[in-house]
Amino acid sequence: MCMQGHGHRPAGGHHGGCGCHGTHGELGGGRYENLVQPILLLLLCEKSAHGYELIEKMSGFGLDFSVEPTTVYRYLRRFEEQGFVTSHWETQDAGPARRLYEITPEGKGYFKAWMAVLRRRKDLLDFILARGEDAFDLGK
Amino acid sequence: MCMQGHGHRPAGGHHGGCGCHGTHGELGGGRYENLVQPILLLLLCEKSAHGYELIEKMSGFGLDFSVEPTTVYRYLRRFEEQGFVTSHWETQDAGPARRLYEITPEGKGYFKAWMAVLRRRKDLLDFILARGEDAFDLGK
DNA sequence: TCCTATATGTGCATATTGCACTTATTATCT
DNA sequence: AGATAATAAGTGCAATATGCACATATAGGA
Repeated sequence: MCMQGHGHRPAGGHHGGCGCHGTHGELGGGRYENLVQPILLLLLCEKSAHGYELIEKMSGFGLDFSVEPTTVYRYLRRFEEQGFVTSHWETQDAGPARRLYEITPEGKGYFKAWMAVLRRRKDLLDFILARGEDAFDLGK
Repeated sequence: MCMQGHGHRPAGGHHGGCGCHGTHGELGGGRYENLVQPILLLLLCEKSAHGYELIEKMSGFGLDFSVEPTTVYRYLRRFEEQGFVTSHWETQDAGPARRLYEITPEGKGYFKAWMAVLRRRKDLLDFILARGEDAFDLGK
């Protein structure tokens, strides 16, 4: 199940979070719960792109958190290290040089694995929400 | 929207994650994406309990990740600092003393706010999953 | 006595992320 | 010409979160 060959924990799956205390605000604020990763992979599955373009697409994605450019560029470089994308510099006629990222077959496989995780995550959310609504219907 | 009065970022919402590299494995492994928090609040809305009991209940929750006791105890103490729960020691006839946690009205409000976040998060997951399935149906 | 289950914690290393700042090219406005 | 903004990609650091090893304490059973 681990795509990188360095697993140690029994079952891995979800992750986390903030806790809304300390220096950043909002409920569950400040962290992406790793959704930036699958979103980037999805966009790259749909079409090769450079970082700035991906940031713009994500901004219009209906996310209720802002996407830090830093985070996007960092994930892209990491994906390349891991073999999930390849990149090469594009010297355009206009504007600064940019790095075009293309997804690899491994990257597509990685995204598929991510989808399985997201499906489980969604089921868990459904379960918590249903049970939470029950708790408020009955008691109080 | 921020329940604690120390907000700073414009919109907060989701959070994150692992990246599956470094010392822990599995896809999206090792992080709870903060779901431990709403689950604990849910369980405490349903019934007052002590930490060990909550850990056991979470283990049978259908989670595909293991819950670190440390994390649970830490969140409970934090919740108390934030006024979302109250606690008092229970000296039982048998076994070591334990701390019984009870949710406060503020805690219930906090859980309701969490539910709203989880609903948005779920919608986002639906959107990503649908688009991801499209990407694989059409291309390849 | 030693082991196990119950019950709650501390401390540290590592991972993630927000944020401020840097570098560079080109287009537009005054 | 000079200033400013948009495009494009980063670096570095501090704050935060979490896994993991370990510590502590009570009580029951082999």
